[in-house]
Amino acid sequence: MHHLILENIARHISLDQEEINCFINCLKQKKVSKKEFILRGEQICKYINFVHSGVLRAYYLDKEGKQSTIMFAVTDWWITDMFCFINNQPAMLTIEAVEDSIIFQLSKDDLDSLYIKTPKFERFFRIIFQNAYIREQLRTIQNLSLTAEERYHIFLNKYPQVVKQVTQKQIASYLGITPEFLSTIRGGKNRK
Amino acid sequence: MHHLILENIARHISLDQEEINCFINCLKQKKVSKKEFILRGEQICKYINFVHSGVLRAYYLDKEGKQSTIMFAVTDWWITDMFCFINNQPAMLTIEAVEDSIIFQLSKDDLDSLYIKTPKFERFFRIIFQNAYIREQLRTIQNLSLTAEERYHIFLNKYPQVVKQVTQKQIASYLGITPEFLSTIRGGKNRK
DNA sequence: AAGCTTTCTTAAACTACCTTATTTTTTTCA
DNA sequence: TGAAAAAAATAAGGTAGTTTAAGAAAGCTT
Repeated sequence: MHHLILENIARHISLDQEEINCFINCLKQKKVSKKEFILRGEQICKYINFVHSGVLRAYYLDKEGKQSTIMFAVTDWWITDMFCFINNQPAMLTIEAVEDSIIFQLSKDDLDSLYIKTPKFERFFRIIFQNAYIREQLRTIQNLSLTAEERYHIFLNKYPQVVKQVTQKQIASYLGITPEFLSTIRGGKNRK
Repeated sequence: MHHLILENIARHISLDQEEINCFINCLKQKKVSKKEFILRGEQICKYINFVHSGVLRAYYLDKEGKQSTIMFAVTDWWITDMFCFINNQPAMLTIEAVEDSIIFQLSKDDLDSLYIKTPKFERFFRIIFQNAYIREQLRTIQNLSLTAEERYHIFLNKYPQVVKQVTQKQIASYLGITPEFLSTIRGGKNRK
């Protein structure tokens, strides 16, 4: 059951059996049904979540009710409201299952102990954050310099499996455009 | 001379004297004049840079010659083309001094050795990347959900010292709008 | 201080993208 | 399976932000 998350970790650091056991003891497995929330409203964000199967989506909800999708997380991804997780603050983001999913949750307290007891996890999350930062920075470049249509095609190429699992409305909110406009972008091109 | 960078590091980890010496030996001090480039074109990005004094700016330059400013770095900030630094690839970003500046450069090789010799640096950069990721993600939310005018005012509040040191054109390219439109935003409001 | 270059301002015409509304298609779940 | 709900398509009219252009102001260089 833990093979996916252990492989994910083994991609960057090597743990011995005791470290593996200690790590696994920190994990809470959770089943989430489609449309169920694992974080919402002003809740404190207690966990960082690894997606074992399914798809989750994190989005910001503004006062007018408009959603801006921050990220989709499919199998093998980590997802949380990072700011609120790190600072133990009420969440800014909502995290919702797009499909029935199985996740492993790691609490802030357990992660802090892990950093002390097994400093290799500092390295692991250093690499995870480094990659997350690079991805997010690339997204900023694209948001600043490309049109919606260009961003859409990049999204299609970069996350082909996500495209199959989420609605057009959700993709639009990731691209920062309305579903109507995404529809015209798509309609204009490859009609089948 | 190294007090600023050492304080920057001491904010997250404690080093003993030997570790400090070892770290300082890795640093290359460099003076950069206004408008001088520390990274451009297809150059390999060899260094991560700490700004001791002055201001640097990193931007993406597209085929049409349009600049998109990724970040400004003032005193006490770290700046590099992270993707290319990590992967030893030709740079996507240009980094230019906005004012005469003094920086400390740490090479990829030295950083990799530091991670091994003094694993506390894994923790240090884990925290640096974590914060960078959170900042960049917040910027994405704002790019997706706010108007240019709202983003401009947030920028003013968040980086008041940067505002004084860079041109309006550079701020516009950070916000993802034209200098002309920034001018009308500013003109509309607080005329003095 | 003069001249050159770059930045800033203003304004009019233009475009990418939004809003609102209606219809069609797909999904949900009793 | 069939009714209700949600998502997608289409279209008309509107707005935030762009483009182009030209003049005014500020920053560099000699």
